[in-house]
Amino acid sequence: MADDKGTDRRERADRILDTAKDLLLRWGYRRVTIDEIAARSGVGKGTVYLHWRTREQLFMAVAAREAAAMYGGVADAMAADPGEVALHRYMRRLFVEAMERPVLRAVFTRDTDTLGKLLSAPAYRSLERAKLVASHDYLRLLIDAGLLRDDLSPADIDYPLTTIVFGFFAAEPLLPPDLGLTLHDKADHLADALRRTFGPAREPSHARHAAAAPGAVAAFRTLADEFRAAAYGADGGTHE
Amino acid sequence: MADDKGTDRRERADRILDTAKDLLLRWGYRRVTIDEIAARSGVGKGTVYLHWRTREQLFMAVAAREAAAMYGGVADAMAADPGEVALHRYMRRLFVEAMERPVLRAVFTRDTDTLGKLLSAPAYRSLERAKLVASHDYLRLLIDAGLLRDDLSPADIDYPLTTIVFGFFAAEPLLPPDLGLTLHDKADHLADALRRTFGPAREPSHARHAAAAPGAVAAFRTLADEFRAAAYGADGGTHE
DNA sequence: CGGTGACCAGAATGCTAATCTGGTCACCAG
DNA sequence: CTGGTGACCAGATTAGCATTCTGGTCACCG
Repeated sequence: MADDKGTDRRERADRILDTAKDLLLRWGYRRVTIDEIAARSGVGKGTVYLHWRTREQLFMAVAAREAAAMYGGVADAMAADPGEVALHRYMRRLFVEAMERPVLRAVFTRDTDTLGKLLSAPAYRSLERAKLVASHDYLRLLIDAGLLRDDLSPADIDYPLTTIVFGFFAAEPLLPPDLGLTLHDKADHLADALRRTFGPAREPSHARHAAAAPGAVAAFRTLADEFRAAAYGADGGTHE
Repeated sequence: MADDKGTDRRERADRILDTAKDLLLRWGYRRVTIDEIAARSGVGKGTVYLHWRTREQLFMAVAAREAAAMYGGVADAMAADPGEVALHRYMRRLFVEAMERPVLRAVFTRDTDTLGKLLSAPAYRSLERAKLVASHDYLRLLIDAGLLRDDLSPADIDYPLTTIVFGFFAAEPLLPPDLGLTLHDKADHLADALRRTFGPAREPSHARHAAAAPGAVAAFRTLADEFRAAAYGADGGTHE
């Protein structure tokens, strides 16, 4: 039946992506060849191109799959604890989870050493910037639920929020090695800054979080699905 | 008299630095040769080496002179309006002034295109990181004057402050060209984030600012002098 | 008909010769 | 005597070319 074939395809795609991810982290984008990925995945080179149109899109898919997993985790966390929908809690989690996943850490810290020219690829920008803050829908949701300062629109928040979060990622490779802060310490500083900068004057009630949670969970599940869709299938990457 | 000789030396140094700055901005660090700087400054190549030990230190001096001017301006502004000593006001000014000075903008945005390998020079790191936040003295001063949240020590502030400010600079080259924000809009966002994150719960009185102003002015004048000292003279750059 | 791998053009790399440039220092002008 | 100079040199950088490598294709196969 059709399901079997789809499952086979999916498993094969995962096997190839696993290989690509492994080699990417070990040798860096520049040194990894399609030939080696195909060989180690036990498929012919042409098969790789049955899944993704170009080498670039294959590696974008590696990142997209990681992102899908991360946003899935975010949605789960929000479903389990509505307090997680708060902007500073969400970004704290995003920061920690992204930093703990080698591929995403490379993406967010702009690690040219392992990502090479992939960073300047056209499709890449959309992945990083457009999705970092999740959708404007989420921000709108927070505002409507009274979980943010009420004097700001999503458009007003976008620049400073993106910039501050970006700073925490981008600073990472430049930090002195002897800085005595754990990842969680840094995440706490980030959360603190975001809560004070964008949060409402008073700590919202549990009920407000609970009311906003379903919508937020749905938004992030959708986002995760979009990344998953981008990761698999010859329909390919974000665009083009 | 000795003054005349010193003045001559200083004027010549300035002429060379002007030329170096001009060529740096026009062609980038890599393409500018000492020969051309000397020729355009109307001096022999050896003369350049009477002022600075290496090519690298010459260009560090270009940046240091700009930094000295900027911090001098900061001190003047604080002297003229004590409200400027507030952390968010100071950083707002730093951001705007640095972005408006091409050399400093290149330094702070890590513009590899014009600065080349100067960015990875050993002496460079000290210039950027150690001085971005000015000295811990300034932060201590603010805390003692009640101009910051009182639950933080300078050490606690250092990481998040540096990281947030850094983010605003580092994001600059990555911003979409059609972002409809002026430099002052961005500076306002930065100031807002810093005031909310690090500022005291209530807006401090004018008197508090006035009390802190003299010390802050002195601190920044000292800092400016240090940069000026590093810029001129064969005693050379920051160290070594 | 999904999958393969030989094949090709263009990109990347290695290599050598030729050029350029940071830094020195013997010499000079005032 | 002293501050200044520019010819000079070693090592770095670049140019030009030959060779290898690799992304992507497609005729063929099981």
